[in-house]
Amino acid sequence: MKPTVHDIARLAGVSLATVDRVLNGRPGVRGVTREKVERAIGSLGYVRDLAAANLAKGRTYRFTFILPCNDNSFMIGLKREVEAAMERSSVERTRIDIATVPAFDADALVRKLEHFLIEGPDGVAFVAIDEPRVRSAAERLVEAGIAVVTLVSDLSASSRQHYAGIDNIAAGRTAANLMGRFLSKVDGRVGVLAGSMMVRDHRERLEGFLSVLSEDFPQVAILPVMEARDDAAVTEALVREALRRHVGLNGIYSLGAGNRGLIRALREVPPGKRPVVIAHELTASTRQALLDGTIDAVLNQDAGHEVRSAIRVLKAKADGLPVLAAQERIRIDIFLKDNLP
Amino acid sequence: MKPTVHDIARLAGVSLATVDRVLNGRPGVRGVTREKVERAIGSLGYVRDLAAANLAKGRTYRFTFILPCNDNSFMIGLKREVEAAMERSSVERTRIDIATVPAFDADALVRKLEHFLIEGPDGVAFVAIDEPRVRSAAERLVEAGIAVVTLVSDLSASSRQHYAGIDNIAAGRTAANLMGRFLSKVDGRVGVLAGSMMVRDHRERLEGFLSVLSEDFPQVAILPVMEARDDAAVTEALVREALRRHVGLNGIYSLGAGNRGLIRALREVPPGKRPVVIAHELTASTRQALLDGTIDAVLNQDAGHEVRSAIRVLKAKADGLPVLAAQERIRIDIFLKDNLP
DNA sequence: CTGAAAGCGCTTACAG
DNA sequence: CTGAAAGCGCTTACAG
Repeated sequence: MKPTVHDIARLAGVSLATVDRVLNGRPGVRGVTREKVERAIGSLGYVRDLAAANLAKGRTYRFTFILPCNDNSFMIGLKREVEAAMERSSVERTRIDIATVPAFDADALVRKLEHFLIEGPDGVAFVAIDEPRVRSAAERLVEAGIAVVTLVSDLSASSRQHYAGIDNIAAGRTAANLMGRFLSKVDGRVGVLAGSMMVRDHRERLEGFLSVLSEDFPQVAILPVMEARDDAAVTEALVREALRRHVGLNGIYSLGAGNRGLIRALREVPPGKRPVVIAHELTASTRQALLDGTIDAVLNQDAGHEVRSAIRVLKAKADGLPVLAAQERIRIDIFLKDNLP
Repeated sequence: MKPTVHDIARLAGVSLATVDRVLNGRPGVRGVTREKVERAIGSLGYVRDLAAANLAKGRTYRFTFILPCNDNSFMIGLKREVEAAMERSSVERTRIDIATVPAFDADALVRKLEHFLIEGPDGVAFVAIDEPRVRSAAERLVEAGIAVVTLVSDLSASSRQHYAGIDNIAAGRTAANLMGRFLSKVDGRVGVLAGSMMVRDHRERLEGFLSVLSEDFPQVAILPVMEARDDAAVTEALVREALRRHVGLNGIYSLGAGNRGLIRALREVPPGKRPVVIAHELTASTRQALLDGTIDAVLNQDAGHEVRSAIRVLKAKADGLPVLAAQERIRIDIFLKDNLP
């Protein structure tokens, strides 16, 4: 039988209340008493039953997700996953709230973070904007004992406790590897389509992509990056223009959102003449484009996994428990038309 | 406040014991009484607190993993993941045991399954051999109220409750897609290396591989399948022989284990002349081969995910709870040298 | 600084 | 067929 608080109390010759004080590091216990109890705990190999403790405390975990009110499919899907988690949460003594902020607005994000510093949930997960004042707001939350997890886009490591998202440099490198190999003409020209170089995930994907292309496929020429602000109409115009001007455009890497515009522009090109296309995020439109051959490969991050992982990590942090790194690593999915889920 | 058994008892005008009987479908309650209680449960929107119930029952879940005593890296890794889960399990009111059986031995597997039919754990996870007597043994376990999950290699759907493993047909299709695209010579010749056509996962990978190659890359010739029984020495000999005889061998798909032998044979070929190689399972040796360019892509199933998923599903089944399909889907990882974890 | 008692939400003998 | 009481492992006022 696993030892319980009763066993500790008996062995140490104290009451349950005192055992509890020591176990939870609460004040008001003499040094000698504390030591007696700690010795008993050690010799019994006691591990506390968290479920019983939470039952007694009537504890419910409160976590908040701060999401940008962006209308692209990925962010919509992310929000839906958080909502699905909210529905399941009541069963698990967890309460999840969603707060939204304008996209790409660091000030608004900082204000929200400061708001939750006051409100004091057990943990906060948010899509980061990697700026100093955001970092410092995150640090203040951590100092206040609130668990902080970045979601999808990271802050520099020091200022949060965990990042639930993919390694975007590796994603860009992977895209380059596939692009280099898929290009039948070894001396191809490749265009890169980005949302904004202001966001860290886009910057990192570009960085990874460029470094592998130049290392392993030096014969491939890279055109100037097109910044389309994740907007479908802008994307469409840019791609159409690029296809027109660069007759030998053999490849396109779309590292941001706004793929609907990309796909529309590509559909105007005769099938035999289409470039190799690698894009990010599996959505209804990229899935369809994979199936009909408009897009060759899609790199994806699973929003559901990211959300569930963020919650598991927030809970572990709230309990002071270690996280299982291998379980919480968010993987880069590579989808071809043959392994679609 | 969430309603509790006390609320039900008060509203229905009965005792806690009676509420409990109804809640757990135990006999010995008059129809009228039962209905009163059920009406109260419904109108209150009661959902039971599983943690509290398990605490009161002193319940601990008992799950058994039946693993083949195979010495390939993948199976060794799988076992290690189960052992890691065993160590964590005491905290979670779960007890996990490992039983081993000789590899590829259906009789031994059936005997083990029958053994656990008697012993009666809450759930059993096992690496299946897809034969009728195995299926019927699995069915008897399910009928006895024991949760049954297949791991890594499946049984036909009817006879188990869940499969924790990848879609092997999709894996083979994905390998073919990559192979077809990576082959620079469109009229290449491709060799296939399998463990044994007796196991379902190998058969399915081959099936998927062949169908995509013939659909999408009809110009690629496929040599007769080499069965190497997942043995490194046999594999090495077969590959060396194939490379010697088929001077124009441009690609190899290794769909089983025994990749160490494959890699040894490949290393004898001058780098510029090596075929495109796609293999399964990320191990120390395939990882190294990816990095030095001996292997071009590795399809992988994450043994840790499979084990954790199997446990979550066994627990859900034991509690009569639904499983989150999206969470439990085991994905096919595609590793290139640029996205290694 | 320390302890006795009640309680979290559920289940389980036991008595009737 | 039904209920009162004790208990699972822990925590929390409250009293001293």
